[in-house]
Amino acid sequence: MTGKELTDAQKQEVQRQLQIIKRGAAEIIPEDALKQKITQSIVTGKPLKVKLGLDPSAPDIHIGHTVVLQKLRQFQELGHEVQLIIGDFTGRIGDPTGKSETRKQLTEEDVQHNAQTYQTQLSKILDFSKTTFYYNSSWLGELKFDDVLKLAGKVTVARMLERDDFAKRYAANQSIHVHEFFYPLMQGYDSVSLETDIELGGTDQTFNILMGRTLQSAYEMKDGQVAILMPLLEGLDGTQKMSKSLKNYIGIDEVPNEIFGKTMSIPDSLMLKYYALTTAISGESLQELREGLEAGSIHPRDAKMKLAKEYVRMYHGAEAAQEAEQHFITVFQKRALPDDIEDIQISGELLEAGPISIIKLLVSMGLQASNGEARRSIEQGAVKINETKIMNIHESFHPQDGDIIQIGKRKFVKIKRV
RNA sequence: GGAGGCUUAGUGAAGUGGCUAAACACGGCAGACUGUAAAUCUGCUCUCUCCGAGUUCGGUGGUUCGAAUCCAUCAGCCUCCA
Repeated sequence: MTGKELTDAQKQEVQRQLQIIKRGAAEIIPEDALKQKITQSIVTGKPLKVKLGLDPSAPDIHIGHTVVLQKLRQFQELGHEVQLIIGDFTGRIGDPTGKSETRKQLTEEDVQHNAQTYQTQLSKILDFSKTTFYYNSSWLGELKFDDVLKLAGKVTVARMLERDDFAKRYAANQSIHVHEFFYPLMQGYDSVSLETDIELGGTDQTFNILMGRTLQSAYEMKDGQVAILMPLLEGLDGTQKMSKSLKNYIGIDEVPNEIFGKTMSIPDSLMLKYYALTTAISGESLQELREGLEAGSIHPRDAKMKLAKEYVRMYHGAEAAQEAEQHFITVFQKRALPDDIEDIQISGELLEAGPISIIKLLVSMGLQASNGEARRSIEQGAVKINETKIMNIHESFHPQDGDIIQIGKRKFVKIKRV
């Protein structure tokens, strides 16, 4: 540390930054090191380097990802800099989960394309004047086997097996491939290469991020990076972590009505967590909301609609937010047909061919996966054509341009001649 | 290098020669009730069909009137010994 005394203003600034950074974080390891780094940064005027790794194979950002992104944004607002790593090299392994084996190496074009997608989506949240993108292949790809041995020599197998996921798989007699051990090493080496001060991630990243800290000191950098771990956000099912593969996510690139609707279907119990971690709501407003909900002066549905609207506003703008809200009210509260039904292209031949079995029609339009599924939907009264419920599975129908087919509560389609 | 075990529908998991398209749970879809919340109740959930039929139980090849169930072989995974 510097020997100099801090001025009162500096002390205050340290406190202010600490407070903002700590908000919402599940864990900060170690906390006093964070304070030191902030202090140092204020004294020297040098921004901190805050790192986040991105998986190059799945470039669609969802609300779950935005938990860390919001935190990064806060760092930027405090004047710090963000290092975003496109893990094009680590992506060859994939973060070990036991599910995936060694992944296919993405082509150069894939990586470029995905990186581009990230940039577009991230620009909605981050300040790009304080953001730098890196590809970790640019240093990991340069290492010789010698270097790899040196890296692997820094860590013991016993330490590796402490990682929650490895420990569980080992105990459950599931396979662990040696190369999987390299994932945390590689991620940690990224921090060595970039001299990262702080790495952000979900709590499931604890091991990997601490590995960066270990490696930095092993490579004789003075003090290792600080881990800031954000809580994992449960998805629409309310229990499992939001993820694309579980299909319980709200993607920020989804159409406004989907974002709105999906948000409305999250369990009430998660609402405040969503507010706190994925919006820019102030501490005071959050407190008011919490109290209002507890006291019953705010209806949970209204609070959720506000959240849904806010998401659409953040990612598609105010006008879209207004429209999505209107759509929701029309379709689900008034149970009326929406006015912006998606068109489905139907060839002219089909329209002219005369009546067609409804089951065949639904399947041929891709609205149902199989005849059996289509039959089931009809039997259960889920299918409506032009607002008339179809009761008989044998019924035929002569589709016309502009006819509206509805399946269940939320699937609407309008026939469009091609 | 040696010995043994496991592999069943989206997932977990029963089933060890015919009564098994295959229990059960979860998930999924739909309906009722609602706030497209939760909870609850009901129905459906391999494919094609009016009955009924067809293709399934890691791959392949056998045995048998008949196999998810027995045998051989290949593959994947796991354990123990070295």
